[in-house]
Amino acid sequence: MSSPSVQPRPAVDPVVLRRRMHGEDRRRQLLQIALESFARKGFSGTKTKDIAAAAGVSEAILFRHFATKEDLYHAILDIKETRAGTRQRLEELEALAARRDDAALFRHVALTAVHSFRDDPAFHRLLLYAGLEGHLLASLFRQRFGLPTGDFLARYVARRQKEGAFHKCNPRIAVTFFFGTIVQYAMSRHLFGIEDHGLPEEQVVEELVRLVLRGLSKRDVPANRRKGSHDKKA
Amino acid sequence: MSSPSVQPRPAVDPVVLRRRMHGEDRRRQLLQIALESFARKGFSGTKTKDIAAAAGVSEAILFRHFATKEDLYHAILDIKETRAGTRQRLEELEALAARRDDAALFRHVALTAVHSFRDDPAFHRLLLYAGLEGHLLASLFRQRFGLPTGDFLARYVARRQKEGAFHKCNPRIAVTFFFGTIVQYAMSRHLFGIEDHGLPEEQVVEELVRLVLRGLSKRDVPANRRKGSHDKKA
DNA sequence: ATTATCTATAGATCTATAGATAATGC
DNA sequence: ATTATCTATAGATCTATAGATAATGC
Repeated sequence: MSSPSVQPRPAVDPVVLRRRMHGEDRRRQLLQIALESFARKGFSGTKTKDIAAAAGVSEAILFRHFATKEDLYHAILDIKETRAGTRQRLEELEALAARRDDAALFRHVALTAVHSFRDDPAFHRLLLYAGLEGHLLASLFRQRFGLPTGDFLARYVARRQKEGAFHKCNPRIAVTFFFGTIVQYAMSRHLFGIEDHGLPEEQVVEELVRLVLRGLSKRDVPANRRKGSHDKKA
Repeated sequence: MSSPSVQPRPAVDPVVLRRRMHGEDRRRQLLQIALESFARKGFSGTKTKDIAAAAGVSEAILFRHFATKEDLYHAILDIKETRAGTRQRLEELEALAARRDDAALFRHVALTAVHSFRDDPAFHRLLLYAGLEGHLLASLFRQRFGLPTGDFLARYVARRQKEGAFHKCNPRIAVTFFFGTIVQYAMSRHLFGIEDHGLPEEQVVEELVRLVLRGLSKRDVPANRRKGSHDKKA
């Protein structure tokens, strides 16, 4: 009675009845939770206590897997860094480029970007925080993903200009023109939840791509070629 | 000797020789420093100690002016909130709209936005942090500044479509198309220091506006109307 | 036997306050 | 006389560690 520290079984939450996890599983879980928290509140807005609590373990466990809070962050970067399968993506683009299917090419790039935001908003929030906080993830991602795609598109635009299909203009600016509008739309919608149009995403992207191509192309872009199989001249 | 607290003059930094400030001045200074720090490191990344140190005063002074750290943030919002002189800006746009000078109108909006980022990057970083951290500043700014301009442009686009000058398309999407590319460019350049083009800002904006207008307009946009006096057919 | 886990706590840092002091304005 | 300022410190919170304990796999 007088010794409150002699409670041999400290009331292990009887409802959830937590089990031990294998080290690897726990590690993955902690990383996932940390990612979500960093994405929501930023690095310094996230407390190790919250991460541990969300995983249902003590902080000691967290620090057993990751010696410091910084390590958590780096581990997340490592995961995300290895993902971006750039090579394969560029090959798909090459195929569309070879056929000079401007609309399909730009639509493909645009949808890839927008879907990336839709499917993994946490990562893109993290990326934005990283950019603001000056962490390397941001520039790293840009180098691995943004630049290759940007370079590819700039070369394509230049080629189409030589072929007389596109108006003359700085190809780099053309890429900013295209990518800017797409990325900004994806950010507004998926990171900040802004719903200006009340239209399905694919439709907005389709329209944006059409507007972009009309800005770039010499000959007029068909007014409505949506939903491939329903082509008028099919 | 045995009483270490009897050091009557605690070595007041003899080089800088700080002076007392009037309450109002100190308050303004602290706000400015806090703004910059919040903009650089976010709210939770900023420590009251750093703010006080940057101002050259003790933390007690900081908390005398602002009871809590949150209060600092709110005070910043109050300042910035009252700034956006929307009404006057919209009247300038009305004038250009009345003359149906598409290029001048869009260029004006674009330059206003880009210059806002250029002249006050700290504020826009703060705004971005606010958006991520879910503070109200972000939605507030959008309501006060973004929405009115957006609505205005959407109405203008709709009008120009009726007049047969612009292609048919969802006017909201047209605004996203235009604003997206401009804002994204301004953000990359002024918040993240990305310099893709190596061109003067005004020139990039000019090109972007031309591309946007070619996307929207029915009749072809003049290839090069930069620097008015140097027109080819002049 | 191995190892995932806990409790307890150290030590640093952070926000905020109390009470004393000294510079300024009148 | 007023008030801007300081020192010192409380109390909370936060990162990280030490050492003990109990669940698992063999």
